[in-house]
Amino acid sequence: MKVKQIRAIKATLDIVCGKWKAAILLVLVGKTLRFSEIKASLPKINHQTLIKQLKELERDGLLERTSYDEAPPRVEYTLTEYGEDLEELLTHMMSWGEKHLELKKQPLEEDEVIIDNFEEERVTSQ
Amino acid sequence: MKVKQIRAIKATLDIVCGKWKAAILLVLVGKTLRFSEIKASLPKINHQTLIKQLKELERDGLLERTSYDEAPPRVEYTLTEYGEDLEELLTHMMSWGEKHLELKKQPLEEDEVIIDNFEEERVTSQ
DNA sequence: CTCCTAGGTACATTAAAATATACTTCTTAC
DNA sequence: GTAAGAAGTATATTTTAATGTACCTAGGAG
Repeated sequence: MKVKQIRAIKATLDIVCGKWKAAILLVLVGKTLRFSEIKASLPKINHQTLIKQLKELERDGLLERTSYDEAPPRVEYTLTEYGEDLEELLTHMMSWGEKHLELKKQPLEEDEVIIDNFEEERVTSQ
Repeated sequence: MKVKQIRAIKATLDIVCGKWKAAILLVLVGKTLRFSEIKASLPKINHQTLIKQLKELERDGLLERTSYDEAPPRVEYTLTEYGEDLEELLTHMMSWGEKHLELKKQPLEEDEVIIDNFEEERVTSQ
């Protein structure tokens, strides 16, 4: 019985446990972004790593990659419906994790800032 | 804003993403087990790995280690209240992961069986 | 005395994930 | 014709995680 449980849990973890996976998914919730935009949102990610993790997320059916035949190239990424389903789980992880951060009261370290906080400026400057 | 979100999510993932962490936690839900019992539930885990992951889970406040001064030694592990809270999240991961397994219809591979299915026999043989 | 047990430690090795550096392609802008 | 930009590929290197093998301890059983 637990055999089946752990199998499903591991399936989830295998998808979401890459160093940048959660951040990529979070950045894509509710919008379509180009490769360069995702990269700009995640200023510290390595170029190769981003490519690899996007490929894995695509392979796992969480996002869709659309490539336009232009030069310079344009490639856009969106969450699939299935990927959007993950948002709820991410929210759940968030609330559990907040409790942990409170318990530990760890100060925020500089290199922990993984997502660029540019959302607001972006929206108002349009 | 997403900076805070991702930080909390990463806190959760950092705790739960070890190869055997979810299995260990799942096996401990609702009961206290000795080191050797945990190991028996996870027949394929490496000895060192189990020790290391238990230490990390203890450090992160998810479980409590009680050592009795006997020989041969006896050491018991239980989830803390905080660790028990995680059960709900694991359940959530499970239901999301089941959907994924259905989509992919991956056959169960032999070496994917990570938890020993000994629960029932155990209970009835007591 | 030697062996066995449980829960370790110490150290070496392998495998997997992430990072760094350089190169490619096509087209428009200078 | 040279440079710049987007989204890559290719390859090497570093970092981290997981494994494998051997050894330690105390007391009870033979």
